[in-house]
Amino acid sequence: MLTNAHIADTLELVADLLEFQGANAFRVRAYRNGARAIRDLSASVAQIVLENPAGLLEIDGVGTSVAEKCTVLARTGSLPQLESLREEIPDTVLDMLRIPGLGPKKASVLYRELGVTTLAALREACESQRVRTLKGFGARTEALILHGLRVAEAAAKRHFWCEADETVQALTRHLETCADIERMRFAGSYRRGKETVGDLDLLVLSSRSDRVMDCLGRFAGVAETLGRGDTKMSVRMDTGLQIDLRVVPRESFGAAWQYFTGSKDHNVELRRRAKQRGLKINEYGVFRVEGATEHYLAGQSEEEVYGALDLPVFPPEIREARFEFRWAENGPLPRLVEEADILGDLHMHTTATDGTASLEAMAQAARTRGLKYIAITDHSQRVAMVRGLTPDRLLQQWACIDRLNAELAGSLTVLKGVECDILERGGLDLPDDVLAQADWVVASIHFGHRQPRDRITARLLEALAHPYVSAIAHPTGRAINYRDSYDVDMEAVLRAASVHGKFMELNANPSRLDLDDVHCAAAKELGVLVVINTDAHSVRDLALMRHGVQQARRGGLTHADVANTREWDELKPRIGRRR
DNA sequence: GCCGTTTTCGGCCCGACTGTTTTCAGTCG
Repeated sequence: MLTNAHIADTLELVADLLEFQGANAFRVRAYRNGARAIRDLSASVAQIVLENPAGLLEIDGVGTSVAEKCTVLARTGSLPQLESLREEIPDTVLDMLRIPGLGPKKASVLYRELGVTTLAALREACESQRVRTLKGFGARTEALILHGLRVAEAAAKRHFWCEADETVQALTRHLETCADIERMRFAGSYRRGKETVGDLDLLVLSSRSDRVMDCLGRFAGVAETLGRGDTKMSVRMDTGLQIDLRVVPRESFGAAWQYFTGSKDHNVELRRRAKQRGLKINEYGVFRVEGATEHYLAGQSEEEVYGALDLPVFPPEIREARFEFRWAENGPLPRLVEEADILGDLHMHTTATDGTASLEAMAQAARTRGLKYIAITDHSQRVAMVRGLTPDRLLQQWACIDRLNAELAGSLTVLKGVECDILERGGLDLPDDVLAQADWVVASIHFGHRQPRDRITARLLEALAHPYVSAIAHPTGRAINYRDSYDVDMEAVLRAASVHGKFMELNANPSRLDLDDVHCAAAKELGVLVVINTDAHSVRDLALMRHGVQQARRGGLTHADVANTREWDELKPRIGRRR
């Protein structure tokens, strides 16, 4: 049965192609709204189609046309409208939209006038200076596209961790039907929880590798088999994600799992330490080297491999040769933060601005998730596109929060918060007398990304020094695989956070994960508390917390390093106080 | 294409910036 996510993706693609064609903007938006409604729906659209297709019209944002498309899609698995759109426009032209500054209109001109259909062709057109001859384009645009191409081309090679995870979950279910598999484990950057994953490494223990490989070949979504030997097989999914399967003997399973988990730097350090002890470590096991002969010592499990060097089994997230070996020398490893430690979520939006759920619905969902406190942090007025809150509207919302807290009677604490913009010229987007009434203020930059380093840094330093600011949200402004962070002196920012006793956000959205792992470690070093927030724009987004926690673990953060592992009563007095 | 209603069609989050222009279209958030 077709998933809601699949149906939503299909509608999004229709919207993209229509937009590229220059279709009515509101029609395009209607498809996007429909897609979003379906993505956020808890009931299964395919199930509704099966039982009562008219029920689709009950969904807010779905009208007769989108409902019709959903029905056809759910029943036949394809959509004629999409097929005909694809005949007119090659899918690859949509890659151009990933380049910042290039929207559907300009991309369409490049396609029609120059016949550009791929990023490679676009690069060639820029380099031969043909783009600047088009009406509405110039040398600056050409240079901007060339820069954007580097980002887009790199992005094409790596997939968001959460996308890889979807494949992992589906593949796990699929392979569980294969009786010849005794054990299977995923390794590589996926296991280390990196924000993006290049390809998936899968290890399998089995005496019948041929059957395992046959089974992998039958996995839904496999586009092509890239290679197949006795112990190794590689396939590419239709999403572009490559899966490398290795069938490994029992005595090497732990060694192989360790080896293929990496990272490379971690393994280099491990082998260096082994050599000092007269040992050798590779993907087959740990060996004692005596002259020209090698004796197998261990390799069935990771415990055996690390144990042979008197090292603990490091959590995969920290195997980067940054601090884990130093930690191991100083006694038992600290326990890294876990999702269950998180008691509150201090950044989320409601229908007052660009969220899809009401204040009450967000609170209810947070309580169901077991959170003890949340902060409602809708946008401030500068973010006009989402009807950012004026002082009046913000105060009205806070009055609603007071009433809601009375109803909740302590089962959940809802904090009066705001995501206040740091303006381009410096300063905050709301007056002090308003901010003074907030329980929690996250300050963030949404405009002026391209300002020079000293300007951006000064804006952030000023915000950190402001008495009513609690934390800086998504501190570097990056969008993974899409846009680099703005140019900022993050060390100066972290030092200022330390001086003023302010928190730094780790935004858990998979496309942000900002702070990144290295900055998290730097914050910890300076004694700056990191607050992990979902920045939820819907009830469903509250579940993104796990991605933030994973990134925090990669930065080596423990319970104590993360602000919102504490009760609000304990946390509140720490804001603005030096550690 | 969806929605609300003025039950039959008009309105649909909007302000600023950029690079191209000479008054604006496209893009972004």
